[in-house]
Amino acid sequence: MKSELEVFREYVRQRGLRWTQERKLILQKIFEIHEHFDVDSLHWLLKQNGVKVSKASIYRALPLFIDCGLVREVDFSDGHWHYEHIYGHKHHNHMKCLGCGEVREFEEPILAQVDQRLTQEYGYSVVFHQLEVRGYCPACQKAGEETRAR
Amino acid sequence: MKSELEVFREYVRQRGLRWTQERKLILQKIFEIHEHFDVDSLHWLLKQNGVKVSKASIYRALPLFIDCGLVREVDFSDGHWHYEHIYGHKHHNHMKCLGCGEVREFEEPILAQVDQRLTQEYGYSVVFHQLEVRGYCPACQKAGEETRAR
DNA sequence: ATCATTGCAAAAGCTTTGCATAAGA
DNA sequence: TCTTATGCAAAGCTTTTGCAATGAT
Repeated sequence: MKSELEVFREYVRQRGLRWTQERKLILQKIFEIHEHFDVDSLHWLLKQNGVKVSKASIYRALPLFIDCGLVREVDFSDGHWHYEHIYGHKHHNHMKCLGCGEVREFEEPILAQVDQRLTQEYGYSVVFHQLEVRGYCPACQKAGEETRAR
Repeated sequence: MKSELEVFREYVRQRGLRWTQERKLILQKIFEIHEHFDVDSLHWLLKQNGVKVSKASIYRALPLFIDCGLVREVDFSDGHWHYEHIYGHKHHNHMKCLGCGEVREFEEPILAQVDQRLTQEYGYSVVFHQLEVRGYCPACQKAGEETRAR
């Protein structure tokens, strides 16, 4: 399997774009983060590592990473964008606790059937899907019950 | 079944908030729109009807409508929020064409099983979920084939 | 008479963009 | 050498907020 750097390098070449240090460093960092991130935290992390890259470059690089399937946007409904690397990972969905805000990932094989049905029933060609679940984790449910009991 | 106005009136009363003309007018308009909307278009529509309500009031009212389950946020990944009324509607998901941008709604009963599994397996209490699908509609697939053939 | 709500305008995010400089190809 | 990419700062958007005035209870 190609590494994410190779994938991007190839993408860049095919498009007549340029393989730059900045893009390499950003991409490497993204694949070191095994969580979701936003532009601000990514920029901060790079800074911590002594890597000087402007936010503007991050903002300009992300659409490219997304376009070649290395990264995807994640919607956490909090007013700005979050991202995660997806290349080499199984597809997963998010379940965010409305109490503590913790995000948990889970896999759901059944969703393949949904894609299939959309293809058969609507002639739709599915590129990707994202299932976002909101609710309460066991700890927050318990906390809620105690609060209500008072 | 209670009307959306009654639902909101009750919610407002229970919370010691106030039932105002502005909130009533905004809510009525939202339930007249049988599509997705954003703050700007909602504001514009109200204006067209000679209703003077500031955007600030819309921004302040929406979280209340969401909180009492009348409205939900929709993520179309285009940099700002979209909304739709959900009270009295079956749960549905969105499939947005990456070609023409058209949004189509569809129901997917299988997702109830997903909620169930999250409850049983993780002890999670699901409040709601949203499945967003991206791909190409039949027309855009065809257009794409023609373009590539040239 | 209270106190929440409104409208306005200013402020606050986050993201994009223009432009001169740097650096891949 | 020819362009694309970068960094900076400014501009752009959407959304939020402070405050005086208004209006609901």
